[in-house]
Formats: sequence, structure tokens, C-alpha cells
Amino acid sequence: MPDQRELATAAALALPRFVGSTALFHAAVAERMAVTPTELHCLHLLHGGVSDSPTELARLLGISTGAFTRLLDRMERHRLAERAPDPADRRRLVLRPLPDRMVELAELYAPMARFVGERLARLDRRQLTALVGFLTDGTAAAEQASGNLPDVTQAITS
Amino acid sequence: MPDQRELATAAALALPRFVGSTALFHAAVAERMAVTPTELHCLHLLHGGVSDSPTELARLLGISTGAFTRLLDRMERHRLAERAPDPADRRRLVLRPLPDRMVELAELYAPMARFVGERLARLDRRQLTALVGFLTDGTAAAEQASGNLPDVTQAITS
DNA sequence: GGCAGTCACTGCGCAAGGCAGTGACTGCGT
DNA sequence: ACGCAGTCACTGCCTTGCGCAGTGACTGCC
Repeated sequence: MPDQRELATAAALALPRFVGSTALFHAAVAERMAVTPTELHCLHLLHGGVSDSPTELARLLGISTGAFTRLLDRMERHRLAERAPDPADRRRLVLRPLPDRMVELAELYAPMARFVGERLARLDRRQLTALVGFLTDGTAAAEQASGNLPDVTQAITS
Repeated sequence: MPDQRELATAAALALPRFVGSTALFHAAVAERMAVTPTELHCLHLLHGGVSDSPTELARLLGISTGAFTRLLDRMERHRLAERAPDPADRRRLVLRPLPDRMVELAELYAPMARFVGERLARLDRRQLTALVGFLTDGTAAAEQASGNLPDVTQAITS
């Protein structure tokens, strides 16, 4: 019977592996759809309503706006998304996800979606709250940490 | 006050964002160390004792063995790891992580490590158990699903 | 003792992405 | 009103990580 401390250590070790294997799964799905992982990632952001702005999406994907233009070219060619003019600002674009290949996508994600669904259904309120809190705060922490990495040339700020 | 169902939905939505932002954070750390994200990922697997075999690591990283050879070249050049002959099988190699840049790495990870540590310390046993279970089972599910994706050409298996 | 299988490795080609520059457009300042 | 700095998506050019297919070295099974 593991104590609190051992559990925390186990969680800290399991976390990076989970992220790694999940990323690999995404890559496998992308390959099956004859699409790059970045395209798939962008499609998720688009479909999730996170943003529809090229510049913002490029930032979230961690690529330059130049690279994002080609990414969009590919996504249109693969019928994943489409460009639309922004009536409020003629410099900008508004991106829209296309439903074309969503069925295919949902099918590929089905096993994982089922796993997540079943696993979450087994948790009680307190456990779910903890999980959601950890994930959302972790997302914010990761985003903030990405843009504000400590200076490795300095000594450790004990 | 969200009910069980809303919490599960929130978790399902928060999960991919967490994975995405974490991957982006890793990429930022890698860039700071003048190293590719794949090198960093490999170093983690190596340092975590997951495996020290080139073929196995290539599989875990999702790249070919040929690409892994160049990856190793870079990692040796960057003083992240080194090759060593396997005395039991002269075809094989045994890889060893080098401690050289570990301090730098730990420093870059410090903010996230601190966040994770603090967040986990706030959870009770039941919550931690749920989190660890979700992560470990999720890792296994993702690995299995990667190698066994459903066939999208077939009709939906209602 | 031969032989299929596996190991790390290599030449070649591809394509995703960075960088720097471009034209179109915006809104602020005077 | 008008210029001007800033921002938008976009475009050549280049680098580079990776896949593919083939190679020599080595293993263990008949």
C-alpha cells in the first residue's frame, strides 16, 4: 500500500510518459489520415473553438506565421479547413474547420475516446475535480513557462 | 456547481490542451538547450531507465532506426549521451546518458517541476490514486491504440 | 556449418519549418 | 486629412530532421 509520497513520485514519473505516448498516438492518427501531426493539432484547436486566427494559431502551434501559411495550404488541400476573409479587417483571415473528414477522425479516435470516457466515469466528484484542476492549471503553467524560461547562464536562484 | 457529467466533459476537453501545451513547453526547453525536441525526449527515456537499446528507443520515439543513428550522433555531439558496446551481443549498443548538461536541464524544468510538486502535494490519497491510475492506464491505452488503429475504410462498427 | 533474422549504420530524397523580405491594410498621431 | 509605424498573411531560399532502401557485421536456430 503506497503512501502519499510514493504516489506523488509515481504521478510525476507517469506524467511525462503519458504525454509522450499520447503524442505518439496523435502522430499515428495523423499518418493514417495522410496528414502531418501539426495539421491535426491545428484542426483540434480550430474545431475546439480555441481560435480562428492564423497568427494566434501559429503561436499556439509553436511555428512561424510563414510556416503556418503552408500549413493552411496543406489543410485546404486535404480538406481539413478553409480560409475566409475577415469582414472587420481586410488584412486578416478567419479559418473554418471542414466537416468532411470528421467522421474518419472520430473513428480513429474512438478507442482512446472510449478509454477516457470509461475511465472518467469511474471517478467520483472529488477525483474529477482534482484531475480537471491539475490539467487546466498545468496547461496555464506550461504556456507561461514556455514564454518565460529561466536563464540557465545564471547561478541557481536557490 | 458543476455535476459529474460536466466535469467529465471538462476533463475530456482539458486533456488535449494540456498535452499540447506540454509538448510546446518541451520544444521551448529543447530550443534553449540548442537541441531538438526528439533529442530531449530520448534523453528523458534514457535517464528514466525506460530502455538503453537503440531499436527500442527508436520505436518509443516513433522514428526509424536509421534516423535514430543520426539522432545518437547529435546527442553525442551535444554531450547528452554516449555509445557503449554491448558485451553480450556485438551487434548491439548500450546507451548511457551523460550527466554533463543535467544541471542546465533541471534548471529549465524547475518551474514546471515546482508546479507539479505543489499541485500534487495538495491532493489526498484517493485523488492521487485516481490520477496515477488514469495516467498509467492512459499510457498503455495510447501505446496499444497507436499500433492498432481501427480501419477507417470500413463502415462504422455501430 | 550454413542461413535466415536482427543489429546499427549509410546514401539519397523529401518536406516541414525558420528567416527575411513583400505588398496590403489598419489606426494612431499630428 | 495625411503620412507613418505597426500588423496582417504571404513568398523565395535555405536548413535539417526523417523515411526508405540497401549494407556489412553478427547472432542463434536447424
